[in-house]
Amino acid sequence: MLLRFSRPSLLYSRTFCTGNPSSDSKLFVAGLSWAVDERSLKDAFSFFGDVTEVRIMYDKNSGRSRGFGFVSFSRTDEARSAKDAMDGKAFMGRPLKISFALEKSRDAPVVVPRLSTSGDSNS
DNA sequence: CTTGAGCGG
Repeated sequence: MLLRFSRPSLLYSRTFCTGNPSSDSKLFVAGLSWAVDERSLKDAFSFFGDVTEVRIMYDKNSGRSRGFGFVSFSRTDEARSAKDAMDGKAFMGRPLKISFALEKSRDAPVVVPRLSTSGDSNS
């Protein structure tokens, strides 16, 4: 009686952006210099803990770094420590901007709310 | 040979 707005079949993706960083172990590192690579970031962030994922986004056209990347830690404490330690600090001449990454993944094709999934489902 | 806020595949 209370849930009048409950849809029978809402097709959401497994990972959707709720607006808050659900990945407390994933860090969004921006403000990187264009000379910084993944190995340098991994080496720099491996000091704070065990880095499980280091991904620097490169340009698809020129092939150079976009200036931001992602660093994932094996523990949330390490990620929080690294963020608290390296965020706002300068890395390779440029001030680093670190924040908790959003759950962006290739398996997340944006939320697709099927409001009409009742019976009629033709491709 | 370039640029500088940001959230990727």
